[in-house]
This record gives sequence, C-alpha cells and structure tokens, in this order.
Amino acid sequence: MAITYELIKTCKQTGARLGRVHTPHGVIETPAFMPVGTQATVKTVSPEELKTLDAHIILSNTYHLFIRPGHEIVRKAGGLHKFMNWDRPILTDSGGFQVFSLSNMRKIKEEGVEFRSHLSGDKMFLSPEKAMEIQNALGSDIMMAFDECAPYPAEYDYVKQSLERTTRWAERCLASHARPHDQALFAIVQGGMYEDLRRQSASELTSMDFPGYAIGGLSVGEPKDIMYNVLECTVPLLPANKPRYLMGVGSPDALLDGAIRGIDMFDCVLPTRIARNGTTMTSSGRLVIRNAKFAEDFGPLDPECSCYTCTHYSRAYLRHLIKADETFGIRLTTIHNLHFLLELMRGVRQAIMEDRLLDFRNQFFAKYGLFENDKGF
RNA sequence: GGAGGGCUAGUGAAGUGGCUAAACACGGCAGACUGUAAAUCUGCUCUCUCUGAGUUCGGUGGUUCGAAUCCAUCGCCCUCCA
Repeated sequence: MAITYELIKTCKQTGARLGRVHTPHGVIETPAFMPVGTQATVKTVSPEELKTLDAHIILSNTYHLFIRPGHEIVRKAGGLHKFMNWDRPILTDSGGFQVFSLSNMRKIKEEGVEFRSHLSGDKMFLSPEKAMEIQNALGSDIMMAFDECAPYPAEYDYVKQSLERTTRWAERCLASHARPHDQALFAIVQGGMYEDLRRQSASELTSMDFPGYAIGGLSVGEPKDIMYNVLECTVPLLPANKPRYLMGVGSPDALLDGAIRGIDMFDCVLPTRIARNGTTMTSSGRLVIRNAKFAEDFGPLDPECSCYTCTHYSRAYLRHLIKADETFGIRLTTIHNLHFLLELMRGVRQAIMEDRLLDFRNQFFAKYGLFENDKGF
C-alpha cells in the first residue's frame, strides 16, 4: 500500500476525526486543507512559501498537465515532485472535474471522454486508462480515479447512469494502475444530490479495495444544507480505516461543517482565486480589500493573523497593489488566504484533540458572522 | 502677418440634421468566484424627488418642426508658411 491512514482520535463532541495520512513523500495531518496548484504551481506562490505556510500536500491536475507541457515531459523531468521542486505529497485530480467545467467542449462515451483542448482546439481523449497512464507518469502520491462530476441540478436518471459509468471507470482505473506500491488511487463517490444514488455509488466503490475514498459532485452550485445532507448519508458508508476526501470544498464554514461530518481532506481553488480577485478571508469575515473604504486603512488586513502579509503590510497598501494590478498584491492576498485556511485546519485538529470542535466551530461562526445566509463565500 | 486643423461625459476617442444622454476604450464604484479555460467575469458610472424627468457635446447668437452635427461670431489649442 502506497499510503496508510492512521486514526488518532475521534472528537467526542462531534465525531470528527483527527488522523494522519502516511505517504511516500511525508505525512498529512488531517483534517487537512490542500491548496490547488493546477498547472504544477499554486498560482503566484513558491514551494518554499507553501512550506512556510505549512501546507502538507498540494493538488495538481491531469487534464492540464497532459495538454501542457505533456506528461512525458514531466516524466523525463523525473516526475512532478522534481519538476516543480515540491518534495511533500501531491494529489492529482484525474480530469473528471474538467468533464464538468469544460462540458461545452467534450463528449462522454463509455470508453472515455473526448475533449477539444481549450488551448489549441485539438481533439484529445481521456479514458480511465489514459488518466492512469498520465498520473503514473506524474508520480503523484495520491491519484484520482477518472470520473464524471455531474452538474447540479441533474435528472435522477442521468445521475444514475453517470455514477454507474463512474463505477465501471473506477474498476478500469484500478486494473490499469501501474504503480500501486507507491501511488495511492482514490475512488470518487458520485450520485448527485440523491441519497439512494449516493448509497449505491458508495457501496459499489467500497466493494473494491481503494486506499482512499473521495466524495465528488458536490459544491457545484447546490445549497449547503443539501451538500451536508449528502455528506451525512455518504460518509458513514465509507471505510473507517481509510481517508475521506471531500472534493472542491473550501469555504471556511464548509471546512468546519465537513470535518464535523467526518471528512479528512479538502481542496479548493476558492482562497487562491478570490485572492487574485481582491477578496480575502479574515477572522471577522470576508473582506474585499479592493474596495474603496480601505484606501486609507493603514492597519493590518486581519489584526488576529500572524501571516507574512498581515505582519508586514497594511490594508491600504494591499488595496493599492491590487488596484494597480501589481503581482505582489495578489501574492500577498494569496499567501494570507492560504494561511487563513491552513491555520483554521490547525485549529480544527487541535479542537478535535481536545474534544471541543463544536465549540470551536460556534466561536468561529460567531465572529465570522455568516449563519444567516447559505452563501458563506 | 498668412493658410489649415481642432475643442464631445473623469481621461482618450467615435459620432457630421431626427433611431443620441451620446458608441468604444481606459479610469472609477460595486458584485460574483468552491476537484482553476478565471491576476477572470458581470453590472453601474451627466443630474434629480430616478420604472420617470431635467440639463449636456468650448461660449454666445442664429437657421430648422428638429442641432453635438448647418451658419455667424467670440475664446482657447495645434500644425505649416512668412
């Protein structure tokens, strides 16, 4: 087995799990937030800075690295870790999300998915076998099975047919995976917002022996209570001795409420993307640093934050840099937002250790102030 | 002294009789963003008692049913010739 999950303890107040995922490139303390570095970089941040932020693991992407620079080049470079100079764990998504996000330029077939490259317009084909070949070449610690992330809303019949195909694809991924000894392949539970389909998907996939299980197809536009409902009916069906990964979730409130429902791993582009667009996460809620009201605010972005940005620069300066389109500005907001979520997860782990995650959550929400709307971010 | 060109909303710049409160770009103000086609996208950006009304296109006066658009005149700016 390439990875193992070690359960340290369960929070008496919430049932959340404190654990460790042991990988070939080191340990991931869970619950964990994983920054996204789609094109072999977490946009604007260096690996050294990610280590300073204490990111244990980052994501990268099969579809994007396949079309550029090509997985053979990464293989020749000695694998993705060497290529991008990151020696901690890497998780690669399979391209399944692009089946969703690039839905207007692809065609799903039983064999796989035909894409029109968003860069060149060239035809390209991604199948379970191809996704494994690419991820084997990349050498990620955790690779994801090729799936379809179904849209929301979606008809029951479509979701059922889609999840069943995802199951068949998962079998094919397992069968063609060339490096099970040093790369862990995670399956992805689908089933949309339909409880029975989620149960069906979980049951089919757990009957196969994957070293970890993800929950996909969430955070695609559905209300949060629906997402939590899906988690509550799905997570209990997943093996307790393996990590559980909620894909694409990363607003602060959802990280807390996800962990409380037994999730160990999360990833999301939200903190890095909104940082580039001038929005930050702070202990007292979201703060659009781009807004005019901060033009003469010479205090720190978040007075309670100990990150590099908050200890060295003012809101007025950050706003100026963002308004002036200076790269340094989006680096500083990105560093802050990543620090914010990684620090939040450290707090979550500590709270689980002390059996007070619910108190921690309620204190956080009281300050963050977004009980009333579903939106959060 | 002579000849020509120009002056349009915060800026640049279209528009040369009615479909023009006036394209477009930038700037400004806000919003969105959740396994990244995203340092992107969307909306608003003359004034007001704002699902309607009022006042605009250097100033003034005129022609016309109707003028940013035509005429006269004044002002300012630019280019060339002396």
